[in-house]
Amino acid sequence: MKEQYSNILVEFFERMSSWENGVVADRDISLAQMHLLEVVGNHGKLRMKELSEKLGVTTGTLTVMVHRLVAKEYLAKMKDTDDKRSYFVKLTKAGETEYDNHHHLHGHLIEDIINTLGTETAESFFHNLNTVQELM
Amino acid sequence: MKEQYSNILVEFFERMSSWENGVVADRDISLAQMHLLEVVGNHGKLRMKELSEKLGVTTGTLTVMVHRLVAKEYLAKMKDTDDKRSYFVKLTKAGETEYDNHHHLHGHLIEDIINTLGTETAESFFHNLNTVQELM
DNA sequence: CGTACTTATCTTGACAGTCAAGCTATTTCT
DNA sequence: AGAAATAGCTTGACTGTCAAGATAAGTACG
Repeated sequence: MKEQYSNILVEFFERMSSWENGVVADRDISLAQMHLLEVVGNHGKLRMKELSEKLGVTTGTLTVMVHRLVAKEYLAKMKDTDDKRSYFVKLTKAGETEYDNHHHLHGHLIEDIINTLGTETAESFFHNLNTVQELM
Repeated sequence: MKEQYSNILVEFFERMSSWENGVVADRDISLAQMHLLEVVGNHGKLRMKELSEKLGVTTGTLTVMVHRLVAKEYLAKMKDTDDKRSYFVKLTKAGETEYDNHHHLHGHLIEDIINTLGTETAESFFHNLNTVQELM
């Protein structure tokens, strides 16, 4: 039984992984890049350092990723006038479009889940999901 | 609320991602490699083609990954005597040790979840997790 | 049987993501 | 002012990934 739960968990993770990869593959963008856009979209505007911490990557990694997204015109990078070592990153219009788009797909998925489980069950499911997340 | 569920789902995915990366980082192995070992461990012995399908990667990708794991002596690759184009891959003793080890960590996590949610709730949680997985 | 098609795998070339280590420019602390 | 800390960048190395093309072996069909 513990065995079975373990499999369900792993299977869930993989499905979600490929779901995310799938919805992103149609756009001209990778999952890691979409994730970056998501974090920036959720926070409005942030420094490279802050962003690297939220993404869990080094600033060196981030420098390159941001470059690519700036080249694709999904991101804008501006100097911070207060701290001259620092930069701010934010979404461009095109970046926001990508962000909204992805957001909608998540919304649809959530709707499907609610419709399938029912409002009550969905409520407790997400509650438990949140609890479990904190255990990891 | 749909918004909130969406965030929980994404947050869960990221936590699990970094949990998996974390438990694997101590070993001399990547997450993708551990995943490969897991699939081989679950199936005993399989052909390159079968494995590539289960992992969702091309055979070209797999060739390289398997090479590295053979070099690390976690995997063994043997010719199929029936179909001479084909190979079988299976875990070595060391590979099994890694597999078991990882398996135990999953087991502990599941125990934590059961202890935190309670048997009943855990039961329905995993049931729902499985249902949701099928929607993706 | 022999030719053509299919299948299993490998190789190569190109790129993204990743880190560690080391560098520069700035800021902060004493 | 000088030293230490911080933000970001660059480089070098490695993994994961694919597409395209090559090879070798199995299969189907006349």
